[in-house]
Amino acid sequence: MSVRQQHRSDRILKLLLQKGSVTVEELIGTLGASAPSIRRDLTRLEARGLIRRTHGGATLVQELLYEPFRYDTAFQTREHRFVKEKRHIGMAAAELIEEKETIGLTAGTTTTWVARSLRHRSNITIVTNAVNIGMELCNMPGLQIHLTGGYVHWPWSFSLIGAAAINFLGERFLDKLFLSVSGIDANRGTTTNESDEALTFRAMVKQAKQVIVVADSSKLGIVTPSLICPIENVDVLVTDAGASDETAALFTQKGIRVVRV
Amino acid sequence: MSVRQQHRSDRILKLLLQKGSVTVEELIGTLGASAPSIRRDLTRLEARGLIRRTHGGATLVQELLYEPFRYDTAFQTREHRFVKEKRHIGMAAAELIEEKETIGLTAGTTTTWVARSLRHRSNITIVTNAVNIGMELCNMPGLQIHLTGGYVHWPWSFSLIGAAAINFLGERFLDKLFLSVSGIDANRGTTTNESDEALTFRAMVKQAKQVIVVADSSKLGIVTPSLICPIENVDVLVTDAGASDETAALFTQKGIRVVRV
DNA sequence: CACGAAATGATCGAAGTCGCCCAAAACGAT
DNA sequence: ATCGTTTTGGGCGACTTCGATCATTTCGTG
Repeated sequence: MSVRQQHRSDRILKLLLQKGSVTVEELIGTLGASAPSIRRDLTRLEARGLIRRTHGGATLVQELLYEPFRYDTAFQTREHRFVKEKRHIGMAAAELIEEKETIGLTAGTTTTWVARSLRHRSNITIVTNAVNIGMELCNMPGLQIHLTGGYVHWPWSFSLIGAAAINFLGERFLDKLFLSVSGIDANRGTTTNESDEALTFRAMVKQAKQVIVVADSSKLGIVTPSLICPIENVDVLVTDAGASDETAALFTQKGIRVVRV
Repeated sequence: MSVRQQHRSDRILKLLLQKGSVTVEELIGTLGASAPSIRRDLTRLEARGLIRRTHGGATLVQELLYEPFRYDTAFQTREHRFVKEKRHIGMAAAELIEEKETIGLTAGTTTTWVARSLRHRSNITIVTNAVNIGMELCNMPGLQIHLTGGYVHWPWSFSLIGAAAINFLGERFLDKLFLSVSGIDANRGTTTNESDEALTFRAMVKQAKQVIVVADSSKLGIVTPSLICPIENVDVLVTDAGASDETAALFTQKGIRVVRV
């Protein structure tokens, strides 16, 4: 009868985001639903990993407090494959970063995990061409976020590319660049699928003192259409334990420090 | 029944933007179509990512995700009181836009609603310095999204500002600019709170053939610290019905077309 | 340690909603 | 005007949601 057909679960989440914790009674009063219904919602939300239940109520999962928003639900999430690996890679990569550094993050799912691992850090300047990374980090007090500008490369990613992005990068220098790739091959170098994106990434490579490729093991030995940079430009490769010793050796022989997590 | 050839889906979207959420029954009554047809439209719209279905109705795609984080209570209640107005203003403003135009959107809550009213449009180029707008629109197939670049102005907005933003705008021309302000006064012009943001906004104003200020009625007659542009630069003011005739007249006398919704 | 109050989870019936099938209507093109 | 395609609407079966009840568990208290 009421206009409030907005998913009750969403309203619960919203209240939770505001208050931090709620009681079932509170929810019954606020949402005008019966106790069993509320409990059902709570159960579902807990199953989705968004809240933690308590006796008589629920609290927000700590992690969610820091996450500006989760677009996995709103926007269609692209790949659930290798999430665990990407997260580990992101954490390991983030540990390479020190205070007062200026680091670059290209657009990409793995670099997004690097970004997430930086939320609690401080005194770090971040330059990125990824809209989503800018969005996720822009409320973090210890970080200075710079976006490159450019146009959004639909529909593949949140990548800002084009002349404007490259212009921007011309006046900006990076201590470390974290590079997301579609493929990295010991002979052919790093590659992506789209040539304009490759150009933008290449511009970031040019400005960086150190280039760190973050790529799950499925990307190793892969070559895709557009060259980002030759293998000689790469200093470090962070990948997951799925990479075999032989594969790793191929890169080590080229003078690349390989980190497997 | 429906003599109007405006596609039903568009009318549904319009209703949704007006009310925030609708029920199937409501739509049946308003549009004079049968339940199955409505459901079909709803399904299609959801597939396009424009709405979210609920049992018995539909809601806008959730803005819930990053709004609630500004839980400064004073700020939030203030924002919430004008949400409906902002939605209406956003819709009215979006109707001023035609195909093939290049439009600018400054960062701001009201311009964010303009952006949301554009999600289903096509052949429109959008230039914005708002990270959240870029994020919300970057998956929409009919829109070309350009971000200005710059650094994020923490913590109050998603505004990209600074020299890079201004540089970017120097080579970019806009048919129409939608300007979000903290205050607009018939004598003092348009103002915001932060001087660097004002500079960036001013750069957008300079590049625009037509400047359209979107501001709920609480902003009228308000002057805040930093000047964006003098009142002579403003061509249209879109505001809500809360603006009195006398207030509106002040702006009309300056040659501004005032739209009240 | 035990008791009582409260919360929880499970089940069930009722009400409403959804999706699908198919027939009818509208539209466009030849 | 006729055909084929697309859109529409009614009906039916299946499903989801919701609220009430009841047995069980949990927590606070004496």
